[in-house]
Amino acid sequence: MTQLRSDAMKSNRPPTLVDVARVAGVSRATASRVINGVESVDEKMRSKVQAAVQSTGYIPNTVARSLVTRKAGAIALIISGSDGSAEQVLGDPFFGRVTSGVVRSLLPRKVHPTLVLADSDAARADAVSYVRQGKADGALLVSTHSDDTLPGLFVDAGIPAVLFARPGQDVPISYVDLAHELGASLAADRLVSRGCRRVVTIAGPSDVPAAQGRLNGFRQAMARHGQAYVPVAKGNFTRESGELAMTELLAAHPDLDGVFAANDLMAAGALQVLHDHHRAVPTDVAVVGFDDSEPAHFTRPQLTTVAQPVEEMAAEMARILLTHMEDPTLRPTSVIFDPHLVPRESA
Amino acid sequence: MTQLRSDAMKSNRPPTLVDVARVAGVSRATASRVINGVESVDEKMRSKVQAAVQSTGYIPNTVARSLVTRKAGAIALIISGSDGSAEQVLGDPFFGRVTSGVVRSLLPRKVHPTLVLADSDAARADAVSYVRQGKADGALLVSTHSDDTLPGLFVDAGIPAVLFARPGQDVPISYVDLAHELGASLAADRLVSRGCRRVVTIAGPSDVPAAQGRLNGFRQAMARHGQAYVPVAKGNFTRESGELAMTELLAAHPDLDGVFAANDLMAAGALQVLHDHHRAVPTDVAVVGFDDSEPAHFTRPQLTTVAQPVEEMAAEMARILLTHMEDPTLRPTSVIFDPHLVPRESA
DNA sequence: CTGAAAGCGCTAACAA
DNA sequence: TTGTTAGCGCTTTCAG
Repeated sequence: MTQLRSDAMKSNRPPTLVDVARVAGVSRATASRVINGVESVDEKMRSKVQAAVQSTGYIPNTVARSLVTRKAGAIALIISGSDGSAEQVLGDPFFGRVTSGVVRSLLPRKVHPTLVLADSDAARADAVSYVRQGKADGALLVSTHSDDTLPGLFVDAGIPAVLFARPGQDVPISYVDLAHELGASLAADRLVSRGCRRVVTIAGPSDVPAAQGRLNGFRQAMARHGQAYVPVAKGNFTRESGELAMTELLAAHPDLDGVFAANDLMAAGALQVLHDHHRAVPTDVAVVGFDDSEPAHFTRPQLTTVAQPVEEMAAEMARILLTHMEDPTLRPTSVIFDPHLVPRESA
Repeated sequence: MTQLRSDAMKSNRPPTLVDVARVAGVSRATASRVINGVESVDEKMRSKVQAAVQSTGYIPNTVARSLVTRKAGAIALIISGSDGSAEQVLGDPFFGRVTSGVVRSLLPRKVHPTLVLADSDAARADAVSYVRQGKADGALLVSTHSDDTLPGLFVDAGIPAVLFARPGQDVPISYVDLAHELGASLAADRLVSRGCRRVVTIAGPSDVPAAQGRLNGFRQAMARHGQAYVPVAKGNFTRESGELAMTELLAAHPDLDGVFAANDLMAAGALQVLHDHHRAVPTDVAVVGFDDSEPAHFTRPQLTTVAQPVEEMAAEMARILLTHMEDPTLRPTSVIFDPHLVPRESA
């Protein structure tokens, strides 16, 4: 290497703190203080340093900073799920909304989320070690299935983490979630107020807490309305499973006049089957979905559904993580959001 | 999985290379060599070090490593667009597919993309400085509008970057893209082979290169088929604009029998309007969309459309970036992918 | 093939 | 308030 003693032009290497200090005629420490906004610096030196920063085009090397502060100034956004499911999750607009909320909430702090997939045991181990390596100070966890081991791994490792949705297992960890029961009761109220008397429901997988909550909430609300028994068919949140479930329910209960599906995709499938069976929606049968996702806009008739404030939930999740990163002694918290009904055509 | 910490009484701090070296009875240098897979290490020392890594539970501190190697081992996935548009982009499943492809392609190398939004001038500056700080070795750029300044900024800064879609401005930068003209000609062929003789098209914004390509390609293909003139209405890729455009075209050309829309959303809008005007699809009017996005599945009739291999394109984009990061002297390359027709019901 | 030593760029005691 | 002095944990010449 050539010697870069002369400060006339050292264009090759990006300027470092020593360059700034030398140009400003102060010590590295003082330069550092100014750059980090430490109050107790003389105003004259401060402006000299700031000028030097300008003239040198100095950009702090966050890697070096991280090494000593032991803070990465970064967080991981982890998508967890069963083997190979991450692709599916990413393709779901729902995840995009989560990301959007997270990013928006992080923006003012200038921290950016790093996407880590954890849809296999190897990937899960990788995710944990990713954080352990010091590449992130905390983790945001979006997982699909309830027997996910990741929350436990993070708790054990003492890494700040917040979940989107209540953990399936009993783990002391912070999370945001939706009042699924309340959402389901909104759907029930709607159906009943339309005059539906023989209502059925298409539930999600019973190992998914959200699906559980929606089913329970719906049953309880219908019971309050006087319908003690609600026939259930189980789906797995796909459109096809919704079609299957609807077909089944129609066969067993030909006189049904209302359907609550635990998500929009299944509701869309139900709509299709009802159409094929020449049941007019909403006059013969009313249908309510859940999530207010894309498909809800594209069904005919358009789907009445229960919406969750995904972006706000995600933003809150990020906010919680930030506070827990600042003060790791904080106890786990949870914030539950209220859903609301989006009345469209199907009910 | 339950790995107890070794008896050696080092504090609660995670083990470092010196710990490994001490346990293995070698120097830090040798330990480092083994950990980094340097060949020229005696087999005996190698295994001693490996054993020490096991027993200490050592995890390399990538931050320290980065400081000396000057490589972050990370890349940024930058979403650029007009002010505030990033939210929209993230909500689009299309972006999820891009992410999915990127992540999948990066997985074997254990690098994870960091999401950076650049939907304002401030955010764009932030994005550049993010990379300059050394937090990422390169950037993947997904931008919506063609007059994006970000590609230029990266080129000027000498930062390896690859775009999804050809740059709107003339910038020497690598990119992946779709053969939009070819895709449009696929649509034209389909329409013509169905017997359509009076074909119209709903184009996208003329400042978007992809929209340009689709329009040009469609015109040329129709010309080859003998229809010299193709009436055009311009939309902005939204469903509403598709409805507007279709209404307009229907008024001006009541006898039209085929429509090519530059994306699915506009095609869905067109379908709606045709339905309202009691034109049967595909018997009276055939409709072809573009993108094979979610909505294409939910229209009735289901939309015949042109699909692009988004995940593969994204994966290739990541691959290109990786090679350019390894060898920064490489010239910009581009890879153009072929679309294919997805025949469904509407044409 | 191995080890000693010199930093990478920065912050944080501790003095002055 | 400022400067001096140590490192953070790791890689990498350079001798041996």
